[in-house]
Amino acid sequence: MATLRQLEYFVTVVDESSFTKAAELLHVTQPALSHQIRTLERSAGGPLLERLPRTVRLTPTGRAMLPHARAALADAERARCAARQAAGLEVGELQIATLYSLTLGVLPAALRRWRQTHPDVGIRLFEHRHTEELVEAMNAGEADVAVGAEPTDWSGVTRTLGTEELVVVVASDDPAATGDTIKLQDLADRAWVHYAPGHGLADVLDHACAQAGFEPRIAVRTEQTAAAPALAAAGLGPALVPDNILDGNLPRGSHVLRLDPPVRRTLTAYTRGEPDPLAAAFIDVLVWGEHAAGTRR
Amino acid sequence: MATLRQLEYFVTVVDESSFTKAAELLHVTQPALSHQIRTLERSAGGPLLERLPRTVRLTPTGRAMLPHARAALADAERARCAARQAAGLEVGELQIATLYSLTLGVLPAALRRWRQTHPDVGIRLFEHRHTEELVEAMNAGEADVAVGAEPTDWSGVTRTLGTEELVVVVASDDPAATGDTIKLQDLADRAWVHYAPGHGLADVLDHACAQAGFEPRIAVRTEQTAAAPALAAAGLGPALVPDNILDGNLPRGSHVLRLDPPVRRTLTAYTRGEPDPLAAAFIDVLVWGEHAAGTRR
DNA sequence: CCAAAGCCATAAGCTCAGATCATGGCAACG
DNA sequence: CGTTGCCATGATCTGAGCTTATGGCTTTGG
Repeated sequence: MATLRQLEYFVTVVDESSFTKAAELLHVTQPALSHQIRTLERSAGGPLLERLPRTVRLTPTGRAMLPHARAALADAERARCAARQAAGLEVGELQIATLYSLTLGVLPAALRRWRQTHPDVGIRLFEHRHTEELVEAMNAGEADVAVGAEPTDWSGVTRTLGTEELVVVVASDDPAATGDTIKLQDLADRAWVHYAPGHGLADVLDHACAQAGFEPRIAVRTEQTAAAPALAAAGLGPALVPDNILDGNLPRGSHVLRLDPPVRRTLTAYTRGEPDPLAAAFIDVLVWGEHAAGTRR
Repeated sequence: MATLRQLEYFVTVVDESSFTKAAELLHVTQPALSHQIRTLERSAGGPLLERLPRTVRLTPTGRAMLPHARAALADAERARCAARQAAGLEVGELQIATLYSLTLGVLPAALRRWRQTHPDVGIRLFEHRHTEELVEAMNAGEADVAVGAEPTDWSGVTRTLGTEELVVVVASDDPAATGDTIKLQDLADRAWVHYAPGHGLADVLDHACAQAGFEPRIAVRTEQTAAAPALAAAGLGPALVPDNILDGNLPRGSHVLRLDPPVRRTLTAYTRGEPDPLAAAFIDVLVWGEHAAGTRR
């Protein structure tokens, strides 16, 4: 009999079209994954996947198996959720406190994944402009778990999720819109699309420019993270934004430049005490999501 | 994540209302089963089963989980079958050659189980009166697998399934219908419900009586195995029948006596060459069924 | 054309999950 | 009250599933 683990491995390889990527997502090494798929193939009576250079594709045998494999995984998860709900362990809502920019950045992907595994758990989002505000709210008992930049002097439990990278968006016809990378000091005399005082990314931009030896002149300030790339595309000046809020949705008429050296922000999930089961599960999803995001760059 | 094994264990305990019986069916020891159910319960967040003296019952948590557990198991099996069919390994029909008495005895249970795991595989039965005939038919290429008494000088592959025990059926008002066991020689002067010459069980009865030191007088001969218990119940005399053809369906007005010492017939599955995957799978089911039948005595 | 990178498979070794055997505790039964 | 039935727990063993190391093949880029 196939194991759920094997079925999960198979489905993930199919979804990623790659053993290596699936192994990373699943937090096992590629040989372990390879071995399990092989075992599954022996049980199935033939190859499920055709190994091509740089990708894999489903065989007819694999195609026949895939929907049932997905169904088995879903039913097993439903079995667990149904039992836990009956046991009173599934609460109706997970409360998350976070920064505005993360609502646009890392959270959507994580929440998408969360919904797949916990379809019956509601989400309540508390959004804050910057880290101090977020920390205050958490200390005041606002949410189950916070997601943001690493707080200083946090007395509770923290878990590092990874880093997000900041990139520069400029208009397509901007003189700087050549090549893929740029040095921040090359934009020292530019007027920037900046963020409103107190906005979390304002500090990040100011700090990065200070490190590069200049103070940014201000073309415009916005309170909305999502507005920054659009304003940059409109030609008001360069904007520094987390690359994960772009995620393929580049404003028309804009150009993205990576910074050399890179500017990064470390992301952390933190709770006041030991996270309850739901919060812990969500943190795991966040860790997974961050890892997956990393492999796509 | 729960494993399919745990889900299977859980479902089987529910179906049998007993850890001990489920463990026997699943060919594991009771402590192993107990441990797996415990692990599943921890994942589910609470007890799935209420352990009562002499039985178990579902908790609300267990009741919530059960249908999804069944679904997951079914999906996993469908995944496997779909793949094997796509791989050309699922043929439309399994051909089984056997003895008449086994069609009434061990085969129904085995076929019931087979249908659960291979719902799409047809069964074709070839029934024979005794072993020589069965062997000839198999040598002539009749079926994929034969089930019967151990053949002599079989050049192919054999697999011992276990033994079936022969019991004596008498009428309720028969003088011998006292107690649960009897010695065969205590029935030496009785006229027996015998089987037609050439019937497989005729040899078994003759041989057993010869071992006990007498030749059975004949009250009546029947060509139908299933008729023997009924004739015995009618008072024509004792009949020697495999206990598994009774299987709880005792003819009205009859009494069953176990023999001391027991008379048994060894059952074997055999194929001409290495069994193909379907035949091998069926043999596994037979092995499983024999074990389960043994525990019900 | 060659070196490097990407990607999967295989082998050896390690660890822990899942099994067995032994035993104990509790309830029911005769 | 002793026996039987039944599940839980503990100690021990084994094999499944993992990691690390390595190899083979293809593709890519200089």
